[in-house]
Amino acid sequence: MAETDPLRAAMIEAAERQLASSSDHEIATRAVCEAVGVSQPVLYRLFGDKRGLLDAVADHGYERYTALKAAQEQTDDPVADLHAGWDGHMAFAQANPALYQLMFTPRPWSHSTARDRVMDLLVASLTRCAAAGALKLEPRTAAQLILSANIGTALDHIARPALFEDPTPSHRMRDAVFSHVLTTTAAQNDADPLHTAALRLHAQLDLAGTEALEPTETALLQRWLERITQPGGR
Amino acid sequence: MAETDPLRAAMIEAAERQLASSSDHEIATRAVCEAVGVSQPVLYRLFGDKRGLLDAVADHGYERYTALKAAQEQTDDPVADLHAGWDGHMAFAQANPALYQLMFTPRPWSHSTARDRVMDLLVASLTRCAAAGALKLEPRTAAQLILSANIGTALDHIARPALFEDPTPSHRMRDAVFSHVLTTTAAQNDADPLHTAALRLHAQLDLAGTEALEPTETALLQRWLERITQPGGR
DNA sequence: CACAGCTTCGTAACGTCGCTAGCGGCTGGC
DNA sequence: GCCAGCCGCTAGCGACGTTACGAAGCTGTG
Repeated sequence: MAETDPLRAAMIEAAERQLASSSDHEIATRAVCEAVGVSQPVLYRLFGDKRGLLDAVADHGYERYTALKAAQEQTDDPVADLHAGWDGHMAFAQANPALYQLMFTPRPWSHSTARDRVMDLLVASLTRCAAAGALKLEPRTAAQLILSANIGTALDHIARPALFEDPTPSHRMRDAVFSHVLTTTAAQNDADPLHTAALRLHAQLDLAGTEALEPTETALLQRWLERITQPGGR
Repeated sequence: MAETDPLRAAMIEAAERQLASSSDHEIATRAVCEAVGVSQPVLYRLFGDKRGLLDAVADHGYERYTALKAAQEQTDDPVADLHAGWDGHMAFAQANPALYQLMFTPRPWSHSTARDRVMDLLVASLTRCAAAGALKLEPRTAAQLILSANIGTALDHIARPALFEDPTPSHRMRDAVFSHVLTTTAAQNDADPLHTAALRLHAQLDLAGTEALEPTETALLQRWLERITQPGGR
């Protein structure tokens, strides 16, 4: 599934460049083909459609996204990593506004998986927090919350780029969502110890697994733990 | 400024209909003109541009937005009104997804004021909360926070409409942001009484004004109050 | 009534866009 | 050497946004 078609990669990069330097956040298939020195039918042979090209550009944007994040993350403090992740997300939006909108703004009939993969990244980061006992919600629901808030503020900042100069509004939103998702590190007001213990065990199993149980047993155990952590929902 | 050009209104409504029933969230100037029985140059004489037409559609969407909100808001409990406002915003996004994206998604070179006007509506609603002493932040910064979060979750829900069926994630985000913006109604942990008092007075002056001071004096007082409520932010 | 000036609309066209049918050349196996 | 299959190009189609230009209607003055 990891095709390394140099022509395909060249077209994606050309499309990305033209997208970044276009005033209306649009690209022309003709211009992309001219940039790499081929003609239009090859584009439709490779991507099938203009939407296919845009989807490929969005998916390629995920690589750029992970590259920006790999440069900073994964310390021994998962909560600090989470904070850095929020700021990195905002920095990515500031650096590539057009690509960001392509990745995170809803497009009809889009088959891009960029957003889902970013979501998975966030879930992994949150699972580490849960393993440290710092998460109040399940990683997936927490990730949904954080990602929506992050995208909302990033789009607002893209619409008015002056906002990027002052990190205060972004950090305010970050603190608002995080304080609703994370356990207050200072005062450990553990209202429901069973709940938090189940979350913690679930995350530990996700991360490391166990050899003490059969895989099917582990799967069943995870489902039981989810049932313990779920009742708050609805 | 309130021109009532019936032709202009008809074209806006036709464009809105075609936008709502188009699979790719796009409209064609030719189709809009045919729908109202005129030819294309009239469109360019009335709106100057396709973007001008889209801006007009977005601004008209604000009317529809206020119409939906006027049906519920303005009780004697401003905090309850705020909660209803969030849910109404989500309902509007669910009812008109394409129009919603046109209004709230950043478009280059857009002169639409829809988002700003919605922001003003929210500021007004928040000022009422501040007058009741229920707000921890200044109305404008709180509105920025709430609106960004609201738009972020709404866009997420538009991308995956199944989310609309369960209000839990929306309410979770709502509670997260509101609890960071509103004073906890039950336990009035007033950490900075001066701060809250200044906010309260500022809001009261915004709402009712005063005849005890000259307008210039009132303006200066408001700026002093803002300086009192500001120091927390950078 | 007549006529000039202005507004207002339609006709027709231009350039560009996304997309595709059909043909020519290259490569690899026999 | 020859044939099959892949690959890219040429040329073109229909639709799009946009505009130059001429016809038609209204207004106000003589």
